[in-house]
Parts: sequence; structure tokens; C-alpha cells
Amino acid sequence: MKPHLLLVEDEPGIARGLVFNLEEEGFKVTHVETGEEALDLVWDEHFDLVILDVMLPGISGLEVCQKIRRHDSRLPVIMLTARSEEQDRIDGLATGADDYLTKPFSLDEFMLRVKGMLRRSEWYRPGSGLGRSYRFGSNEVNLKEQKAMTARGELPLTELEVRMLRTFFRHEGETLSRAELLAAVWGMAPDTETRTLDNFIVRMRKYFEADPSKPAHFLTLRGRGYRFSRRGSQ
Amino acid sequence: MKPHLLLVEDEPGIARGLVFNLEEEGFKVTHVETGEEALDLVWDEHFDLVILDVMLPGISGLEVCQKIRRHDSRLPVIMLTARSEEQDRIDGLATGADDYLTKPFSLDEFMLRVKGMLRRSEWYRPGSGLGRSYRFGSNEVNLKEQKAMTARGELPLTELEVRMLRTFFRHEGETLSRAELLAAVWGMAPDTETRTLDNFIVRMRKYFEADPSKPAHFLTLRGRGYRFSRRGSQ
DNA sequence: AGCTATTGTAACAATACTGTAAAACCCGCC
DNA sequence: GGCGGGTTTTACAGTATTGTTACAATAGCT
Repeated sequence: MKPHLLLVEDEPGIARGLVFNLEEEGFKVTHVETGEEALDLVWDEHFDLVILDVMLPGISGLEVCQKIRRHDSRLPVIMLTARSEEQDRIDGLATGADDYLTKPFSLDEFMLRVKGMLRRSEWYRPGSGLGRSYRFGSNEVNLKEQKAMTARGELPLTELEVRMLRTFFRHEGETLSRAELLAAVWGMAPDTETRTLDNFIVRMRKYFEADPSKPAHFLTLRGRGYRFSRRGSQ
Repeated sequence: MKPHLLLVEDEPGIARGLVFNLEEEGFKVTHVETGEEALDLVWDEHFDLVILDVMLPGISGLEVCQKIRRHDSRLPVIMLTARSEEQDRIDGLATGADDYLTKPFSLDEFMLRVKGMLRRSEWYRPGSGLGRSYRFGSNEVNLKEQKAMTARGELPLTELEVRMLRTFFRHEGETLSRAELLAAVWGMAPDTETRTLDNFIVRMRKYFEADPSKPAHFLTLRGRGYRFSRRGSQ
């Protein structure tokens, strides 16, 4: 689902800003304040990228980076520092950091660098990053690859199926009227009279519901539309 | 084999220094002074990394970068510029550059960034560094020699076959629409209506697929185009 | 329970879009 | 001019996907 970032930063002001903005961009962010905590986490959790301040209480960022490298030689690390000395940048990059930014830096540039690093890392760390799958029930849907893994095996998805699923995923938990669905998926006038929509719903249920006659995820709200929910019916 | 770098830089002073130092480090460097020359070279030679000045006579570095990206989505590009405006950096990174340095920069830092980029790119660009042949399934394709070794023996490749394969290899894993393929391989308008493309796909499958009727590498994505992947279907 | 608007379902029709083979074409060469 | 390799066009078959129709089932209401 969301890429998972580890932010190691002891200055609360900076940390709050970065966490906020990274989450805004759709990342899952774990924030710790010391190198020790960071290493513990890296040891037993999965991260897609580490953002590492160099000046930390306790063990230094450089040392953390070194240890991370020894543990996972490909985990992308972006270093941050308040010091703008050339030697610091060189030490950072030589230690194995994949990028290095000097504070104060532009937030936009930082975001672009994070995204760029994630984009490339997806090419060599399969199962990381964006285009990941959406899970519910015993299904796993990958919109980018246009396929799904269901209880009954792998399944290719058609273009309209993908569009319908995307619409539902984006509005999980909300009730979508027929008109809204027709507009979002088909681009049709909201008053079109057709059973196509129903047919697609049927298909979704056939694909993804354990018991299509008692849907748990693709719910009908009579007179109001449909609602998708990831956890069972309620 | 040495990594091959393309340096695009019109200021002779800077260029000489960089060429000298890069060669010192064991890289093979090709130096050109304009974006046009750069694009010509990228079109028919293999490079492992491009170092691109933004301020060029003729078409700008940004534009060059954009075109390179469209042509080879993974070729690493490092941008250089004399301008230190934040907006420039953002534009560069947003255009698809993988890194961005502002002149004057430290030579050591520059080298570390080049090496870092190359180190990571080896993980996702096959054909880089070592041999020049591209392997998938039980095939081995050599674009330079215009020939391939398949399960059914050696096979000479025609010009267009090479161009199609190159396009697929450079965009491995991406879905290429008919329009994109027509543009990249044939230079045709994107709305051309022709079955030529299909015929070539058929040929690729006949050459390289164990069972051409169940393609594992050259996949059809109905309504969206084709996708090449080295590892079996997925 | 009976009525009605709405939704579910299946079969089928209509549309793309893609695969394939053969014929036509083009171009350099003898 | 005829030949041969390679490419493009033509023509059509094959299929996947989407849309329509007709009707059954159901929920909500009185």
C-alpha cells in the first residue's frame, strides 16, 4: 500500500513539519528521535526509505547509516544535516547515503528527491513503493498491473473493472450513487438508464466475495447507491 | 568493461576538468557540447549515465532530459547548473533528472554521486556494466550485433526488430501503448492505423516465446498496448 | 399480503481490438 | 527487368470486453 518511511530526526520542529508533509503526500511515516531506536526498527520492520539526520544525540547519523548499510545494502537512505561543510557531505555519501540534503532545504526539492529515490528503488526492490496492491477479504488487487489475486486464483482485470475498483477504493466507506459511479467510471450523464452498472457490481461480487449473494464488501444501499468497505459488511 | 558516461556541457573549462577527472576514475567518457548531439548519441549508443548541463546553446537541458526520459525511462541523468535558484532545481528534478548539482560543486561530492548512481543503476539496468547482451527466458539478445540466441538456434535480427526490442528493453515492465511504440520504433504519427505492429509482435513471440500462443514476455494488454517483462508473465 | 420501485441475473448483441496469413510493395542488386 | 529480403497493407478470423434486453428477485411501503 503506502510506502513506509522512517524519519530519524531529533529536532521536534523539523520533524513535525516533515511528518506532516510526507503524510500529506500519502506516505506512511514512522518517526524516531535517536539512532538506536532507528536501528532497532530497521532490524525488524520493513521500510522503503530512511530519512536520517546526521546530528543526533547518542550515536551519529553516519554510524547509523553504516549499520543500516551492513544490514540492508540497498535500503535507500537520504541524509539531512544543518552543517553545510563540504567534508560532511562527502562523509555522508561515502558512508553509503544515497542522497544528502543540507538544511535549510526546499520542501519541494526534498519531496522530489524522496519520490525519485522511491521510483528507482522500486526497480530493484520488488514489492516496495507505490503501485502496490490493495487488500481486502482474501483478495489482493493491483490496479497498476491490472490484476487481482482472489480466493479462486489470479485474475486479469479489464479497463472498466479497474476504473470501477479505483473509484471504490478512493471512496472507501462512502456511499456512491449510481449517478456518481456512472459519471466516474463511464463518464455518462448521471441520469442514464442502464443495467451495465449492476452487471459490473455482480462481477465484482463474483470475483471478490466469499458468498456473492451475501456481499460483505460491495454493499447495496437501496435507493442510494453502493458502498465499498474493506473490512466485512457492518 | 568501463561504464560509459555521456557529458553534455558547452563550457570548455568545466568540460575539460570533468572529462579528465572522470577518466581518471576509470570511466569511459563521451563529451558533446549541445543537446542535439546528445540526443543523437543516446538514440543509437549505449550509455550508463548522462551528465547534463542545463544551460546549453540550442535546446535546453530540461528538454533534453525530457526526451531522454521518454526514450529510456531508467537511464540515470545528473543535471548540472550554474543557477542556484530553487525553482531550477525543482524543474530539473521534476523533469526526470535523478540528481541535481549546483555549480560550483565539490569534485569529490560529484564523483560520489556519480558512483552512487551507477552502483544503484546496476541493480536495475541489466546490460549495464558487464556484457552487452540482454537475457530473458532461454534467449540472449545482442542488439549491437543484431543477432539473438534462442531456444531454436541463432537468429539474425533486422533493423526494425532491433529497434522494437531496444524500446521494449528500455521500458521493461512498463506498458507501451501502440501509439508510443509506433512513435519510438517507426516514427509514425501516434494515430496511424496499421497492423504492422501486430505482425512484429507475432514475430517476437515466434522467436522468443516457448509457447507463442501463451506469451510470457511479450504481453498484450488489451486496449492499452504491450508490455515486455524479462521474468515470466506476472 | 400485495404493490411498486429498485436491484440482480443471465443470455445475447454489439463493439472494439488483436492475431494471422497472404498478397502487395519497396529497394538495392545482379 | 527480375530477384530476394524485408516491410507494409489488406482482409478476415478470433476473442475479449462492454452494452442491452428481458425478466426474476427483493426490499420497503401501506
